[in-house]
Amino acid sequence: MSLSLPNPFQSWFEKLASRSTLGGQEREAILRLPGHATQVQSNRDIVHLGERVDHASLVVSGLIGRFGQNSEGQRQIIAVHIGGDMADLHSVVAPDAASALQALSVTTILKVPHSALREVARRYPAIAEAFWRESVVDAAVLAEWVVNVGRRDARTRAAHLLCEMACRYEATDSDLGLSFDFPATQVHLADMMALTAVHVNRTLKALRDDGLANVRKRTVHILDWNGIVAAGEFDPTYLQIAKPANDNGSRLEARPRSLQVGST
Amino acid sequence: MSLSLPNPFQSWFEKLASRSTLGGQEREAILRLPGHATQVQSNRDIVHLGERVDHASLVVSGLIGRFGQNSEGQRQIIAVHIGGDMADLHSVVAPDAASALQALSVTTILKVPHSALREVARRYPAIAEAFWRESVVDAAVLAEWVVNVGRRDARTRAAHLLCEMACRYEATDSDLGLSFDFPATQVHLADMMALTAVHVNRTLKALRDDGLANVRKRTVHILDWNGIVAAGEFDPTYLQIAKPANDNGSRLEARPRSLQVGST
DNA sequence: CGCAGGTTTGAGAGGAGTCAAGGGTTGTGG
DNA sequence: CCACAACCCTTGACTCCTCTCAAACCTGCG
Repeated sequence: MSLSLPNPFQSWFEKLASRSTLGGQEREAILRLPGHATQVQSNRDIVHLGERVDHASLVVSGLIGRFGQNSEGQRQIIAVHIGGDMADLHSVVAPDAASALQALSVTTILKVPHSALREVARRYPAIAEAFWRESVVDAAVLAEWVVNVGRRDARTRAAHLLCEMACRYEATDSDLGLSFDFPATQVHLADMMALTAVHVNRTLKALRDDGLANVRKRTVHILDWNGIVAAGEFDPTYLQIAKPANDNGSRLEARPRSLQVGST
Repeated sequence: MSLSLPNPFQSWFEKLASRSTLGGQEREAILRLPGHATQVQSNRDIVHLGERVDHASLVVSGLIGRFGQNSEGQRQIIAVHIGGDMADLHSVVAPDAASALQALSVTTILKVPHSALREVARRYPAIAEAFWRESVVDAAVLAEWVVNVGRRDARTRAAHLLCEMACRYEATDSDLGLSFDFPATQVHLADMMALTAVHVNRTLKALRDDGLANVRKRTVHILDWNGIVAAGEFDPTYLQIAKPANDNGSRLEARPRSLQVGST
């Protein structure tokens, strides 16, 4: 499993360590985890609905989505995962997949055996707690998605999603705050926002015409960070992204930070 | 903390043990947890938004909801918890409340110190894993709510919610499968389903007129279990409710069970 | 070159929201 | 024991946001 990319366990560890206190031993244990690299094509299942898995999937590059669906086959993306995310850490304690995991673009994942994850969790209680905490943060994101889908109109919903993704990409690389590759089609976006693809298209056009964000060719350019934060009623605290210690910010002033949305 | 009700830790333990393997020692540890009983009136916060808590809330009786909101103050109930649920076990690893917890009716809770929960989790790895698993099941319910709110129309949404609550109440008491006290107002239901109270009213009337369920005076009577399961596209597997060992069922044939919704 | 998948735009339909008013229930206090 | 108030439920009429259906138009690739 030699990869040209930096060790994906490294970026995963950094995310864990940003929320939990992990020492050198824990770090070594995470970095030495085994993993089997696999490439998956767009719209291919990584985990089928109902499948029992014995490994979790660490995203190396690309984008994957977790899908639920109603019985008419209408799909709903419940969560998305970008590079550095362990997409289904929860499968360690709930191996029967209640929803499908699918690549939204060509994606490279690292399959990490549950046995190895369970092993490090057992040996290092701090890791066990960190894993639990990651599941809790994932749940907080889910909760925000319930609000997003339930109580915001299409424009606000789209703006909120773009803000969330901007913050998440920036957390992995501070250059990516305002411009990032987000390889989801408008159909995928529709499934994330619980809209139709047609309406997604109109909504993105509106955001573009208003000079807030340009979403084209699977790349997102945030044009007006403060504007889109306001349009999306976005408050990033739920993401639990720690600010970097040296908060010199990214190159642009408009970098996502723990700004408080005017809670009028 | 002497209560006339059966030890609420007992029913919580049973829920934990139905999903995780816990032995006699773990059982004793859970049953001996400390707790401070409190009664809360309707529409009163149990945990305020942003508050840092040092205890989790075990519901003894009543109904509580977790609230998110958009910046216009429109509220969205993200999750509800009934007797026997630990409403915010996740706060043990994420003590800064990202959403408010509020009583939907007069409710009795038991405040359980994080320190005590952390203690038993540290001493008994099986309990630590069980706690993690509970958080994961809560997340699975959240995921289903995303689908419910995002991809189902009002009627289906209402039917699905009633099915979920029927299953959850029945899991605590097998008599409660088809008729249970659900002390939420139509405004609360609206906040759960991301509808307006007016539309909730019309939707419940439709379910009543169709002979599926009667929701009146904060009591739910399921009139046609198979019918409402179909109307709600309901598949209970996400709830991870284990079937009782002696599956003699409840008194009525229409008892909720792991029936598969016709997935046409 | 032609196809498949993705994006864009238009026109009409419909489900849920909004606004408004009235009726029912419960609890409290005179 | 009645009266009132607060809260909740119910219904109607109209509006509007999003969906549906449809048709082009890109664009990358075999």
